[in-house]
Amino acid sequence: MDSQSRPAEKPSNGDVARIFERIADVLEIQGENPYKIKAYRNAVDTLRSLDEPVWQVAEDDRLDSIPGFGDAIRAKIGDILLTGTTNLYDRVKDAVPEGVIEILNLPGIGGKTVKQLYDTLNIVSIEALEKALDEGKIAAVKGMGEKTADKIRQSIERGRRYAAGVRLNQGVDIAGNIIHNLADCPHLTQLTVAGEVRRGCDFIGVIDIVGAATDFAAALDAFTTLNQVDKIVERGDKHARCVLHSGAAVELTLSDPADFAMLLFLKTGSQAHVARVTEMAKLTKLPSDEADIYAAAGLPSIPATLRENTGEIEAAQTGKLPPLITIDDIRGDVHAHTTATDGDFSIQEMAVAAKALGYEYMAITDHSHSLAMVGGLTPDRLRAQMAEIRALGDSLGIRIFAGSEVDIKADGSLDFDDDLLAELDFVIASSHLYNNQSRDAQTKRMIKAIENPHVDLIAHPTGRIILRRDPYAVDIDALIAAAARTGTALEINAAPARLDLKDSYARRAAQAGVKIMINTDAHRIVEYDLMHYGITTAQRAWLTPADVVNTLPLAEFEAWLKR
DNA sequence: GCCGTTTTCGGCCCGACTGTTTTCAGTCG
Repeated sequence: MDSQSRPAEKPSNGDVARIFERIADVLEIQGENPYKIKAYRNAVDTLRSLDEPVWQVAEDDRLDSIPGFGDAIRAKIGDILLTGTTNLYDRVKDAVPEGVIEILNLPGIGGKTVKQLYDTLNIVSIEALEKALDEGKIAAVKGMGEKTADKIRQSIERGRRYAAGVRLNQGVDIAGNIIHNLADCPHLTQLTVAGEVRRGCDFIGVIDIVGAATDFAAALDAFTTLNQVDKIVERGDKHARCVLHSGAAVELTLSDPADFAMLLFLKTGSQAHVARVTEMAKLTKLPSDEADIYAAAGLPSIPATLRENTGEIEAAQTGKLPPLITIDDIRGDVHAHTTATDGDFSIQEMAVAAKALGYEYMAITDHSHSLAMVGGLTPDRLRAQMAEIRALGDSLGIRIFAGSEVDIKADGSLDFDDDLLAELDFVIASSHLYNNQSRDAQTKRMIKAIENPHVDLIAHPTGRIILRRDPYAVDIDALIAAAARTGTALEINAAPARLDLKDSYARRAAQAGVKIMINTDAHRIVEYDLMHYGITTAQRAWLTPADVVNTLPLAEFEAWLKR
């Protein structure tokens, strides 16, 4: 954004967040006060999770009501809303080459390392870093060695693997944004999302959008000249693929209005699904919607989330498509945090918001004391919180379960003793620490937690953070077998960065008779809305309401807890 | 940079792990 000009439209929360993120990155490389950096990163998180436009908050003079926005950050937000930039950003944005920021964003490499590489070897890009690695220069830097060099090499490899895509929520947002920006294009009569985003994949390689157009060239021009487009990778008569400034790849494919249903079908399912259905379909006329195509193949319509050729065609042929779970089946979200640990809202606020969503019950499940960085609850603090929840009773019109997200210790024992666990209504066990054990050790450790009779649910069982961290080494089938044996539920964590269990694992778990819970792990009220990502993953896992414990009415859910 | 029943300065961000050290720095959750 040009620093001199007034922004044409109001900067979005994401625009403001990006500026603060860059400020934080540069300050980190410059070795600034870590608390200052943290303050900017906090502001980034706050902006991205705000459920209304920051310009609206500013216009209403309510910025000072947002925790973490002090004098300095409020003033900078004001500058950015007015001019599109702020002095500090202008000063720092060119202080460090772009490639250095890219290195900082590689998992496993922090500000200190980046600065040292920049200062001592003038490494300003990932390519330069790789060259220095190959020449043995990195291992020779003071304070580094062969193992550090290896770690950096792995980081680059992982970063490259992760760079080629976006998370589902990002795919949904980007597609929505592009469709919105092309809504006024007179050459397009229809426009909708297809491909991996429509199928609800956890990881999106290419964001596919399909359109019906009256003038292909003009419609593609409108697409390729959008503000967010960085470069055009490919352009044909009826399609164009672009890379956006954000790095995401987007492809727009067009057809005549009459062929749109076929295009949508072709661009939605996996290649194998589309190929098989196409071969089966005996079309005698142009399909007016996708149902016509499936009907011509002698099949009922197959939901987009199932179109992977993993048995859905056979199921459709034999009338055995599962009655997939929908968001309306969910009766409670039983994984939520409060200000007692790393959440942003009180017990009451979280409960009232859950009630407003129509839930019959919810659970407060703050972290346990081993997770020191978030101020995990000590036994005394947990008992105090439990008393607070019990005192609330049914006064808020929603059943609040007193729970805990207990950390699993290195040896598989839990962070609270059995007496305390027995006092709780609901116990989640999850692993945030000690995750780099061998596959065997990690599997044994997780199974030990599953076997604890107080544990109702294992949250985010593989620990992956999509595009950031691989799942830890664990024998998932052994965990599934243990959960089936003990009656312990496994979670589909709906946070789009997790979606853990992933679809294929959740499907195997359900087939083995394991009960699933779908939870948002909300740290803020707005995060309750992430439930639909968990539902999409559950659909991809072929789950029905009967597979998912938190579809049960309150009384039955309580009975399940006492199983 | 934020925050305040410790209120305009001085805490805040703790503990484990790793790799390079031989007493500690960097990174992460």
